[in-house]
Amino acid sequence: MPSAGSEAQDVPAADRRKRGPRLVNLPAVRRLPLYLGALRRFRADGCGRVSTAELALATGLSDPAVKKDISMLGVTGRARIGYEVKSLIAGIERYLGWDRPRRAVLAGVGGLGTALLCGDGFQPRGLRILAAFDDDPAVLGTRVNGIPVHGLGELSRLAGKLKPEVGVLTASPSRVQPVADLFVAAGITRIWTFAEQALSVPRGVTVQREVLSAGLAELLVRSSRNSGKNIAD
Amino acid sequence: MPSAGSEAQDVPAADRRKRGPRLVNLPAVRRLPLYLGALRRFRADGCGRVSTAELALATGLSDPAVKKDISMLGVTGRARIGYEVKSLIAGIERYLGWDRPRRAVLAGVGGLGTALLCGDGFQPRGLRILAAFDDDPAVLGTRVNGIPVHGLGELSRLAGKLKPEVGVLTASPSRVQPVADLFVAAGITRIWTFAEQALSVPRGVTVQREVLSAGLAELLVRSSRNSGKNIAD
DNA sequence: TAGATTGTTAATCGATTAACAATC
DNA sequence: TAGATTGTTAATCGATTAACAATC
Repeated sequence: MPSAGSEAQDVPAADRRKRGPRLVNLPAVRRLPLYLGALRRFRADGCGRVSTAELALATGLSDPAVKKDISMLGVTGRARIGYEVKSLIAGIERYLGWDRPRRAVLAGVGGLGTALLCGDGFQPRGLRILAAFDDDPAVLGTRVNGIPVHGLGELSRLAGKLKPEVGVLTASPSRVQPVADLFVAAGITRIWTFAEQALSVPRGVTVQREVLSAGLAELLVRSSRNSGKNIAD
Repeated sequence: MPSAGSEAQDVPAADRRKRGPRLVNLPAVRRLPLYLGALRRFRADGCGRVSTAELALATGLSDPAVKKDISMLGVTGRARIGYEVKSLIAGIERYLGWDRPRRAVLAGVGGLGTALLCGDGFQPRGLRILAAFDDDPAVLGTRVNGIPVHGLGELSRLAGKLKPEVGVLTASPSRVQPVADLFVAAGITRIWTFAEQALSVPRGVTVQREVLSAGLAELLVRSSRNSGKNIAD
């Protein structure tokens, strides 16, 4: 199992204070894709309007949470009527910048990297993958879902042409830091990494860690809280 | 791209109140795998002791956070000396229940499911995958990393023998709810799902959603907060 | 109108951070 | 001892929830 999940690489407290108070509610941002998924399904079903109560039901979230989250989008609804599905979709896509997908590359065309490339889920989620990189002769020179796989050594050369903003890092543990360094050298300023380990990157590069094992830890702890001694009441 | 990431399926507010105040710090639980990964690397390097400052550096977290998180494990260190790497590893594994891996099955042997099965990361993270399930003739009857792939129709029959506690759900969107129903019918009480959509399950079944696109949303919002108008000071 | 839904404001709750006393 | 590190307690911070006024 690759070690991925979902922790922002730590921003030390001191740095955050320098930037002043937090401007965005990140847990709310993380919920937006859930709304978006539900809304796209509503739209596919020919449903033109939704209430916050319906969205809460569809996403498994609470009604007040839905209201609060929508309020940050600047999309307005109408009392007694609800929201236009189309406006909400547009509002979320705009807020996340998913309406204008960013140029991206992926490094590490193993099992996870291949699975991500094949899913066709990047484009509707804000990323346009222009190329993949891996030195493994099994994939080097091939195409995965139409995306060419180059050697890692070609990254810096191709970066001049591709101008990627985002790097998806699905390399194996030992190559994670070297690949991160290649990303930085290629001018990439946003790294989405599926490795457990922390990355060392210069200031100005944003790292998002996807730590799958964190979800596994949470699942086991949440479930044993119930089966344990403290049954409700 | 499969739609995975990391949201606990919502526990409605009312239900949570019935259970009284929250007993565990879930964000802290989610950080434990990061410590564990760093500690295992320390151990592999022959390092017998660590301080919280070293752990903070290795994981990219803050020193007070490390102290607070360790305090919930019941592992004690020694002033001026630090903690024994071995004790911390044992403490985290015990806290998470990863020292006694749970019987599990996986349904949906597509790109993501295969990647998870091949990684050999389940066992050291609390899960023992006994079997996989998928109706796709391309994988049905084969073995992935030594794990047999059965038809979904055999799940309930095999469950009597395998007695799985945990179900990993990597099926494609349209099969997610049906597979969840099969899991529940098979007596599975903990579901780790990689689908964006909410699952409908009876009370007593714990669902952990891994929503990868949430991480993507967070990455883009966090990074544009810096490149936008509000540059620090 | 009456009633349902939006959308905001205030209250609660929980996590993180900072500070510091205890310990080796 | 002096100094560094643990480990806890208090203060701060931020997110969630609840309540309700505004609106259609």
